[in-house]
Amino acid sequence: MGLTKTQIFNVEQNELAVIFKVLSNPARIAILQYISRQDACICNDIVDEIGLAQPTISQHLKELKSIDLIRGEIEGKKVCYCINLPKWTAIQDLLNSFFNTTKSNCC
Amino acid sequence: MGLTKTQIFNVEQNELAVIFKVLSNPARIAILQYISRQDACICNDIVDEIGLAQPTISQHLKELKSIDLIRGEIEGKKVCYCINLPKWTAIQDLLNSFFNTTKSNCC
DNA sequence: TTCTATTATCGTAATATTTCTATATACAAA
DNA sequence: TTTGTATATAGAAATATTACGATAATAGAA
Repeated sequence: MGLTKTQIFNVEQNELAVIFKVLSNPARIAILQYISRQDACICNDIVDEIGLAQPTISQHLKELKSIDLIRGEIEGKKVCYCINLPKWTAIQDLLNSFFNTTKSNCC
Repeated sequence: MGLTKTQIFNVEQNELAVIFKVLSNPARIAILQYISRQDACICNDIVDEIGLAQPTISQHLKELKSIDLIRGEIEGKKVCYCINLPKWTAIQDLLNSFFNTTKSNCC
């Protein structure tokens, strides 16, 4: 097993689950917080800031990019990552909608 | 490996990650939505509603209970589950706080 | 061109997650 | 007490995730 049966759930349920999964790791939370704290984009000082190996950080960044939560712009040999604000807000709205709808008809 | 290095992150980052992890599965999303739709508490019609085996549902319910998102009250040989509304709201607030703080100082 | 710094990818080991079957437990009814 | 229903737990198989070292790819500097 180990395989989530996505086919038995609807698009909204699967989409929410994917978003929550991307956010379900403290390293990725820390990366998002660090990227946002540098008010301009930053590069792989992330590796120094967070205590994880460079390939590990790179992989986390890839997962954050997979749902478009951050964007990476190549600047010479460096890459500057920043929060994708429109998507960030859209996801916040989606999650609030889930929380509100679920809460509204509750015992 | 396969082991998240929680010790290098702070309490807030780990707490957020745990919450997101519990929500990161479409079955658990579906269970929450179904529980809330039955405006009184319901029992294991969940097994019939969602297309998963009874022990699988039971384990998902356990994970949802682990962060106090739902509560189960024993009624005879049945158990009635319902959303724990105060905790639900608290978590929604915590997530909004994370989204807002992270967004506020962004590029 | 060659060197060096930055980032991405590959491969792999350890652990975690999802799901199921089988079984145990709890309780109500017969 | 015995039977049946509802739920939980144990154990196992398949797959996913986390993390790292090694290596590749890229681009500016020497």
